[in-house]
Amino acid sequence: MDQKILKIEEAEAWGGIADCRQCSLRNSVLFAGLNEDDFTRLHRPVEQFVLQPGDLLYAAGESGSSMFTIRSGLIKLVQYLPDGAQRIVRLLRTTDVVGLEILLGDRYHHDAIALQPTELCRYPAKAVNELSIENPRLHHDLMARWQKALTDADAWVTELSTGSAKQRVARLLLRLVRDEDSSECSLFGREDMGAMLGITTETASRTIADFKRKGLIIETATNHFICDVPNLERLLES
Amino acid sequence: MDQKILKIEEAEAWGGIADCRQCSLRNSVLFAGLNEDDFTRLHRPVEQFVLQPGDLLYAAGESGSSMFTIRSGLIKLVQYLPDGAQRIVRLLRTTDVVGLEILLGDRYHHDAIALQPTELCRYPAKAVNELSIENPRLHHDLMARWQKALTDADAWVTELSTGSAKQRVARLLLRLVRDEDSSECSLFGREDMGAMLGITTETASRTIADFKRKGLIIETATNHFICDVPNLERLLES
DNA sequence: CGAGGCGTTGAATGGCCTCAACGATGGTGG
DNA sequence: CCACCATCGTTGAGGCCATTCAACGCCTCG
Repeated sequence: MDQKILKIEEAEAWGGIADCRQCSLRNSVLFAGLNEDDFTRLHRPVEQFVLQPGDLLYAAGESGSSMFTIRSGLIKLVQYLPDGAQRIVRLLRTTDVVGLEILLGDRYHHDAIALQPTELCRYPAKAVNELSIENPRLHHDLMARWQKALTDADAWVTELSTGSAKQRVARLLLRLVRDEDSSECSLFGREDMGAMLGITTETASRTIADFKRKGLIIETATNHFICDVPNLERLLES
Repeated sequence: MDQKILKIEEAEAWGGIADCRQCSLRNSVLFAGLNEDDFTRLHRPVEQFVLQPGDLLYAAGESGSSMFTIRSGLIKLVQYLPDGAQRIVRLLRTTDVVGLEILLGDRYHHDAIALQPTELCRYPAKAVNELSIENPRLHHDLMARWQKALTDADAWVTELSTGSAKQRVARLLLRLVRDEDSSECSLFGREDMGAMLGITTETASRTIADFKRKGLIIETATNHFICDVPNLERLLES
């Protein structure tokens, strides 16, 4: 229940200074709309580093000045209730921006924790703010990021917080294979699954075990599954 | 279960053309950052109108070019699952913007339905888009609106979709009185409550009835309650 | 007055949670 | 190298809580 989360040492995760102009993700990333001039105005360099599963990127309530873009991997955003209950409210993956709220001068709203080995770029929110005022493309892209986060959040409510445990697990699996666009997907620890779906770890475990027995999913490696998409969808019609 | 929702006739809801410069909400509204010049560039006039409870402002999937600001009242955003299940994902009230997604050229993402008599202003997204590029204040305000919606959506997951039915109802009540900042609040039909909390109408009804018997809430008029805030909060600690 | 919508309540079922035990796995230190 | 321990997934038993299906009273409205 209580996870030992270690705040990463900057030093050990350090991966160097990024050259955004050469970035392989250049076209899908927030900085897609920047030109040569703009980059020179990112006074502080963009840093690149790696998180291991379980590593904490930042904690809820922390003040900070950095935003992040995910190059690869997977990050969970966790929120806590006063009574200690926790809930995962979103998953972020390649090309997603982490920490948008910093743009508005807020503190971080969630715990951001890596679920897989994750490569990130860090850059100062202040620079994004300034650039966005003059660069219409960046301005537009920012709004699009926010809207995407909002759409994800809404889907989280309707798909992953509604219906029976079986349905929620099925929807989670279908969601994951859709992102991968193949019928394979990699899953999480059962505790994380529970925190995503609003069910207990035991129920998550039982449901997955049940799906395995029924052949709805086939485990090819630890927490790596092939999904029987049509039959999972059939589960949702009833 | 199936509600008969009538799309309002523009004509009967018509309330006139708004003069934003004279607006009593001027300082809290999206257009707070506009100046005289800007207003002249809102080529199409801002229209003002009223919805009655149950009226549909727009439907999910509709294409449109208008955004709305709520002058008074209450709007629910409803999303549907393929199997027909519905879930209310957000509530919008005074000064909130409805239909932000239109700014990005999307179709409307939800059904937007009035829960109370609601006064609205309608304006074209295109104009907002153009103005936001040149007006930094509007630019900033837009981001702030999106962030607020996102924060609300996250809270919806952690507060209203987590824990027992009793806890969810208690959190909903506390949320409502916080918005009113007095210990009074007005509630909704039991079916809407269920759709907000991911529980059945019967459970919603039973829980409210139970709270009434225990004196945690006192009904002053139909669906209007005074809440015993401290004891409701105590419910959440366990 | 009758019809329909809505809130309430009852009884029974079933699904999820709680508490508990056990096996498998992987890392650590003797 | 292996015994040991911690962590994680799984499974079982029992109980509670939410759902389901049903009935009934109240109210508004035609």
